[in-house]
Amino acid sequence: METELSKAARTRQFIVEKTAGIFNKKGYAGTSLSDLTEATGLTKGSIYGNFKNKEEVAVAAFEYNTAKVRRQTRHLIDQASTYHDKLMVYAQVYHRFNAASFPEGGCPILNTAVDADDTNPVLKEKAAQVVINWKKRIEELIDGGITAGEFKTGIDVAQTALSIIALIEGGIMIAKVTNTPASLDKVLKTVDAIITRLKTNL
Amino acid sequence: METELSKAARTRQFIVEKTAGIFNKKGYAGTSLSDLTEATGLTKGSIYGNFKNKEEVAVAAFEYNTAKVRRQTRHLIDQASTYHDKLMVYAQVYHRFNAASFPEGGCPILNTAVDADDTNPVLKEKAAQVVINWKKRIEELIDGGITAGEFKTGIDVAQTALSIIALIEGGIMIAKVTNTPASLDKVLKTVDAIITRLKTNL
DNA sequence: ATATTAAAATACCAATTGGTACATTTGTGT
DNA sequence: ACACAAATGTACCAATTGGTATTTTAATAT
Repeated sequence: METELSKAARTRQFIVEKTAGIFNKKGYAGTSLSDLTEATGLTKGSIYGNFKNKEEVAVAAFEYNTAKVRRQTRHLIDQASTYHDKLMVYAQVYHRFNAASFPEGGCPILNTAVDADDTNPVLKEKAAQVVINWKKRIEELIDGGITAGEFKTGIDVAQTALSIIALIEGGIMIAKVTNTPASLDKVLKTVDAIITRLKTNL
Repeated sequence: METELSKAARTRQFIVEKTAGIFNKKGYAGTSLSDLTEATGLTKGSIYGNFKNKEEVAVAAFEYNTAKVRRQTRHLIDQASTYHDKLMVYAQVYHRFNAASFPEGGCPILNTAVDADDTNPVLKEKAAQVVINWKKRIEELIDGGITAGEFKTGIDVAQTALSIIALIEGGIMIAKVTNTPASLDKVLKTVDAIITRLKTNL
């Protein structure tokens, strides 16, 4: 029989929820199965009944973490009226990356990209896809702003999109490692300046 | 007797040279003692005769990796005549971060900061200090440019320094995870634009 | 050449790793 | 209430983990 969510699916969800923060903080190699059993109160048998192996849990955890950020972002972008404000949502979302709505351990894209790029092809590819999609969404917003007449023409759209992402991710890295949230604020002011400059001819 | 470099010091150096790339690629938790013995051809006994524990090797490896980048950077900055060119050295050094002169596994600051910030306070602090010093050096160059009349006044020096670092590190992350070196090139063009804009009043 | 010291290898340790076969419990449709 | 399937727990596995005490080897000063 098909209920709202099968027991198995609910346990899967439960495991992911409880361990997503651990993978995000400790990385793939740094997270052990005992971390997972400890966090969930379940046994290895139960976890391996719902997931093929540790990697599959890590992938699900990454998807859970990124979905969390994406959900908020999408909602705020829909609410914003100008393309300037829509683009600035990214700065705002990551600005409060210590909030409860943000994944424990910081930006999952940054963490997973750096953690996996030389060690785990599956996770690397997942992180790469999220970056590529993020870039695409920014480019669409810039193009939208150009079409709407809000932004000037002749913008290097790809360069702008990549630079916004780089500033946000680099800023998070700096702020976290030096324990200075203000550093991220300063970097996000540059994001604002870049977006604002899309309007003028300076 | 005191020779050029004691046997112990040479072995220490040898171990660090052979393992620096491994720590940079796999991270602290992901690098095992057998990785170290395999890479050096030495035994655990020998490694633990020269280092207190795994952490001490990792710290030495991080310092080795960052010194490598710092050496080149300093040299190129000394050669550059204008402050614009001096600042652009950072973009150039990290531009060719696939070169033999660059640490295996990418930027050690980014890797160690993200790897250690939730797991290893000693490595985290080391990475933080490198970021703080880097920021300081950029700020000094901007201040120098202002004093020399090359740059305008009224610049938010800290914001500019942090943004340059964030762009470079974020750009490296994007380029590596998506396998597109061109992405870093585009981001570095924004670094160039930021530095160039320090001169004009636009 | 020899005594002494420094360095490296050997052989071991308990604990933990990721993973699995199988038994047991829990949920569910009839 | 009962049968069946799904989910979870138990008990185990070989391999590896970081680390150390002790022996062996290599270097060095006299």
